[in-house]
Amino acid sequence: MKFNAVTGKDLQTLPKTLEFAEMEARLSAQWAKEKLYEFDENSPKEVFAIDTPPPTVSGSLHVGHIFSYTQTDIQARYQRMKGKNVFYPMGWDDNGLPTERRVQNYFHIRCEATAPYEPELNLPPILSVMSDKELQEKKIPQKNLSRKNFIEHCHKLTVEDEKVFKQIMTRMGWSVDWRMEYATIDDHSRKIAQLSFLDLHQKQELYQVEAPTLWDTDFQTAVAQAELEDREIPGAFHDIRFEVEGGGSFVIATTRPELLAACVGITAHPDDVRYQKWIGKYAVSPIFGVRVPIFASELVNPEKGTGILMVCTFGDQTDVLWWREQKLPLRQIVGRDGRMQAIVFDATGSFPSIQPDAANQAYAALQGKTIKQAQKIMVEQLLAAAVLVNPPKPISHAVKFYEKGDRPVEILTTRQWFVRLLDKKEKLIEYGKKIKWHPEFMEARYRNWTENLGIDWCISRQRFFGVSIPVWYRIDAQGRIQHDQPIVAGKELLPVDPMSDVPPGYVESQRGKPNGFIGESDVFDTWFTSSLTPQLASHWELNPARHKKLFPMTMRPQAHEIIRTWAFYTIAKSYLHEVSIPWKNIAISGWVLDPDRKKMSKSKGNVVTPAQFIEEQGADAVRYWTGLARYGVDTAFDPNIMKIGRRLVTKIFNASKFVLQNSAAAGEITEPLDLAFLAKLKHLAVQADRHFEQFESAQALQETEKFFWSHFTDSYLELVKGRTWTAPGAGLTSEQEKAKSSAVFATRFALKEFLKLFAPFVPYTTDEVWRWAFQEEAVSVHSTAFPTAADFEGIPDGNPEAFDVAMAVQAAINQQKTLAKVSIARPIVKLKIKAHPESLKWFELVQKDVFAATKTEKADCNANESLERLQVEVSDVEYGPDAVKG
RNA sequence: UGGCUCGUAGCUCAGCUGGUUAGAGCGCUACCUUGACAUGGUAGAGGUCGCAGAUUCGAAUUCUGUCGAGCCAACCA
Repeated sequence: MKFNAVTGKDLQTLPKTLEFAEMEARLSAQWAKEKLYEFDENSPKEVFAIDTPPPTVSGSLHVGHIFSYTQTDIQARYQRMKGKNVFYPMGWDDNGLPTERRVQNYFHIRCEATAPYEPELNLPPILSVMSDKELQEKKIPQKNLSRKNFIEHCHKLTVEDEKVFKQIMTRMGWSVDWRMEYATIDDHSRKIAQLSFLDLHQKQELYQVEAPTLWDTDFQTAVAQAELEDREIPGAFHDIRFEVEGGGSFVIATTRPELLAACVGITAHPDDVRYQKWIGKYAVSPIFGVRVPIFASELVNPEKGTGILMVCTFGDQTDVLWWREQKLPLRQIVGRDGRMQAIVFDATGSFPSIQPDAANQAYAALQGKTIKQAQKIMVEQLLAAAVLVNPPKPISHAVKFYEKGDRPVEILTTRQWFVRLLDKKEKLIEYGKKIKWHPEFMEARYRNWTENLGIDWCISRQRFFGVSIPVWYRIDAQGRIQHDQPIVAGKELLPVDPMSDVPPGYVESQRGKPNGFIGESDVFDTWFTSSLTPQLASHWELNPARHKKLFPMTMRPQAHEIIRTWAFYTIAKSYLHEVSIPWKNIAISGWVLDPDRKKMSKSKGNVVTPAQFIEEQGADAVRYWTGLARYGVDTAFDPNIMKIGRRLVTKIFNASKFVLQNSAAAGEITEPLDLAFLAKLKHLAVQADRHFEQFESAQALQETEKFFWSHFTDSYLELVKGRTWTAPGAGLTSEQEKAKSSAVFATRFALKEFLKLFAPFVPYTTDEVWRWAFQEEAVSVHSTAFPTAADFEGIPDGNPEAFDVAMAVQAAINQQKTLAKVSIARPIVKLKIKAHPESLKWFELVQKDVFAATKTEKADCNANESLERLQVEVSDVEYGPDAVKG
């Protein structure tokens, strides 16, 4: 391979130090201008489509985002360099509870369905009006906003938040195609989500039912199984005596005495001899005097409590099971707001009592109270009635909470929409197996969750800022809502808001009237929309050609704690809609742990904001830290690693300056040492490429960095200095000129390869250097091809062993100098070298460079069979005088 | 209680399908301004690979058990 003559850069024209803040701002603007990262819809190139996670827009990006998104960006940049047509969109997950909560606090407002709409209402952030302290002292209540006003303010804040997010993302150098931006609440997403609903409705995979559902009393909405988490909280067993009809009594143990009025049955294990005699009879609840059946159930643990327990509607999920199996009556006493609702005991109604007056009197004390207050009052009543046989026994037990809630979830009977999933568990597991999981073991988590799924997917939420369920209900002449015959919006109407839009054939004035209609006020579970991210980005039914090009997507990057939600629901949706997997690969990133290896979370207060570290170390340094983490492995947050990244880019910067300052006449790479080094570099390039292909980019970085540092800067560049550096005025022989050209072209060639190898990880520094010298070849390092063996075609094969031996001898001589505590620059008059004969043979090829670099004038080389291949012994060193300074 | 990960130098981690004396970086120690870089360079100390068995000529690597940490789920009357 012939190289043209190059003129060395004047070091004075290159920056003395790396000013990363300026560089990063300049280059990211440049990239946008050059449209380096745009997806080409018409290109025949192979598509690499990324199903980017839309971050929840709720304040600030945290270091976990920086971590996992950068891993994705590294992949995207690599694939682009491999010539793929990379589709890398960004979405904003801005609907749902977290946003509502943030909006409530930010403006100090709450949504009140009955509040009148105020046109042009534009509230300022509450903290710009009064301080936190003032707000608390004056106890100013939140302003009630109509649904419409509330949603307007949600939009207003999310738009602002998204700007801030985008700024950090750009600074981090994420090569997102910003033309592909969407928000889960925008018209496009609402349309797709509602189309999804229509499709599922048409396929009869949807149903609505009035049934016990998980309910959060704070947010007053239904929640899904996937959104629950266990929390260990204190509770107490209360032993309460029940009389048996026809004589006798027993004592049940319950942690929820406040539900006594909701008692619908008693159960014990069929083999439990203590209680067998009561099975089939009726018990009478104390205080309220309600007759309830006593039945046997295998599910009862005789060891627990007293071995016999009361079934209420509903204390927990097992109660639901017994209620169904035994066809027990429904006696719901907890209201949607988490307070004891009004009920009436009488002889024959749904709360039949043998002593209605006493029951009503007792219940009057509970009505309107919260669950906690009611429990206290109930215990007092039980004590007074002498049916609480023991003092409450404190225990600590796990209770289900909505993950974002502050009080345990209740089970209430409400009308909700569900997607049928339980009948598809087998298929969903099968389709999960068709996806390649990185790392593989994460598939087990998906399978585990799917196997254990207990209830269908409840998709309706009683919230405001979300995608509307596109249905209306007829109201009959008597004013009754006909839930069983919903009017589903037609495709052409989407997106619709049934709360303001009118169904076909009706007019607005009929809303809420007999013979009229009413709009569904519920919105979708946010996962209903999020599970469509591939379809949102591909435009699915709206643009089938585009969808076909992009779907199934190539990869989904995501965190492991949302395998059961986001990954699961996305797989479910793709299966339901198109009997397809949504993506070919799913890459699970680990968590960022704090330095004490605890998970970072807002509640623990150990969250680190990334902005500070980007400012201090630069985006490339932060990217380096994330680049070292493998998929699925948790990583401790460690600013020290960023410092090492910082050191690496500084080294790249300085080594580049060194290489680029050298000039040479046209020529070829001929010297054995140069060829030997390039042979090793070729091997590295092939390895790095292989690691990338296997989703092991961390490995690629690690090997590249190691090689760059030990072989390139510490060894090779030192070894060729003698040839690249020319004393001013020194006339070179043609032989020397050739040797010089060889070194200059080899180092330049190697530098280019290194820039490309590092480009996905540290895009700024590598591109900065690229633009100093190599723009004739490509406008940016990011528009070049990733190194492969093909790059080395035309360069004669070198002997990698020769390079290894050169390094070994260099190290052995250095060691002597270190032991003698002399400067590395100290000349050596003569020394003795002993090495394996084979090694000596290789050494002959490169000894000139090694002796030049170590300033060795004369060496006596001896073969020694007993030494290992790379074992080199240096002895009898005679030093010359110190180099003359100046 | 079940499933899945992890346990290697003071710290953060590599060690892929078992094979010479177990690696890197940080930190530590000593030395060196060498013309790209002191945000540098050269060298050094530091590990019975959680523990106990088994398989094997050979185990950090495979298997079994065990201890510890974390996650996911079950239980949660």
